[in-house]
Amino acid sequence: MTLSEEDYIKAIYHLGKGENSIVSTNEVAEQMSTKPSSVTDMVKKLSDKGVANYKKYKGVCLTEYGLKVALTLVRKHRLWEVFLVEKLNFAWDEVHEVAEQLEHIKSEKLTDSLDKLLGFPQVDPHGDPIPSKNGEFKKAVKKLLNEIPVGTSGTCVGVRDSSAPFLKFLDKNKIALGDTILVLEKEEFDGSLYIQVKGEDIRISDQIAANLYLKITE
Amino acid sequence: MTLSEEDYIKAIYHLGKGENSIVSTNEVAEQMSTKPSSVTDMVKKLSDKGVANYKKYKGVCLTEYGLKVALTLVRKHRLWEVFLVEKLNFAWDEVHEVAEQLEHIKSEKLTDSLDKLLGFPQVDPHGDPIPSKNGEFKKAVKKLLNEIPVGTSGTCVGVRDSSAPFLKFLDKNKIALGDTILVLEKEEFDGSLYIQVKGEDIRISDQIAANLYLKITE
DNA sequence: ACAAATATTTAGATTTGTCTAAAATTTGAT
DNA sequence: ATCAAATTTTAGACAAATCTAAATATTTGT
Repeated sequence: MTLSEEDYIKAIYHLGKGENSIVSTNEVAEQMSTKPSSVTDMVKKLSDKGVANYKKYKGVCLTEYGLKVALTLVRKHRLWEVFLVEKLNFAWDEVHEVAEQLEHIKSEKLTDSLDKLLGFPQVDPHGDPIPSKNGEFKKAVKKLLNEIPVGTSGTCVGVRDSSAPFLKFLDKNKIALGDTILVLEKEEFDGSLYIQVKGEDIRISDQIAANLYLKITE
Repeated sequence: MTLSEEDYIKAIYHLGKGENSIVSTNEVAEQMSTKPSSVTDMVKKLSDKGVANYKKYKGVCLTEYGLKVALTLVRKHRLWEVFLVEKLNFAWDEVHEVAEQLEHIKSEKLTDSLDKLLGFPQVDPHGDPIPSKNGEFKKAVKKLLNEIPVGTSGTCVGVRDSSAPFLKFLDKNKIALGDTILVLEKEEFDGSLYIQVKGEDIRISDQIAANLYLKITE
């Protein structure tokens, strides 16, 4: 599989929302910052290779084999992201570009050893799940913290309110993007929550919880 | 710099023995398993880009800038080799192919963080020196163990006698390729040596020492 | 010094991945 | 149901990196 082919496979996979739905030539072109005509050429080739199913004017999706290739790429990408954050102290938002390169390295042994070194992580620094060696993985959904049931945990991935006071609050309570948050208890009376962040238990109000997005794997 | 250009730069560098001597079109073609005509085309391009000096029919060498690029590639290659052996438990002889891919990853931050994670190693698993961030590094030479002065250490890189009895001896004394050996003491009477391998001090005869190659950085 | 052998370059073709411009197909609004 | 707009494909061109075969330059042996 060439570098370019792999990039197309990943684009088709991601546009298909992991459900391998059919995606259009234009969508792929948009996603990849290329031209629709280039996409047509490439999906023909991928189809010939048994990686994708393509029908003229009807769009393209991955074959079973193509899906496997895509999942391997996603697995490698996310493992490298964990490596960069955990072992090399990269920041949450610095890892993507480098992981885009690293995901193309071809060595099953490397991927699996990396997985082991990192302790077989389930999610990447963005809270997205990491496929296992045989391609299984859970879906992740993005929810507001106040919609998450007691006992489940997720990765902090964004804010709904990006005003200075709210961000300052997060900072003061040492809540940062990429942190794992566990919902310990919910107060029925006012909707406030006890949560665990970085080993510490803190209480936050419903208004706070309604403005913080977590990604959880269900 | 494209992948292909980087491969040519590395080939010119290595054929020039690190001294940046002039190398011939044919030598480069041989080294890269490609055809001389392809080399001609590429070195013209590298010359236009200010990476190499090329004179028709006279051969090619790197410019100051090209040398810098080459040293960065060598640095990355060897750091990744250390990573694979030290952190992912790859064997001595499994690392080269993967490092060939990893050396092309473009991220200064990645390279320097990796260097730090590994504790700023001086040599790779083959005993070859790792250039520092600014391109300085010592030369390595290959010598028989019995020619190495007391107090210096090197990396075990090969054997002169590859007979079963000799290899069995090495195995029994837990001496393997890639090990670091320190010469502790030399016995004048019979030329036998006290050496340190993997933290243990052992005594070996002159005949043994005369059949084991070490790489030392002087 | 010069012919033969070797090394190197040139010319032209090929493959991969891309593009533009034009043609074909599909979609959607009335 | 029709036709204009949007989407998609085709045709032809291009750049990068490679190759083969032929031409040219250099080196070597006597």
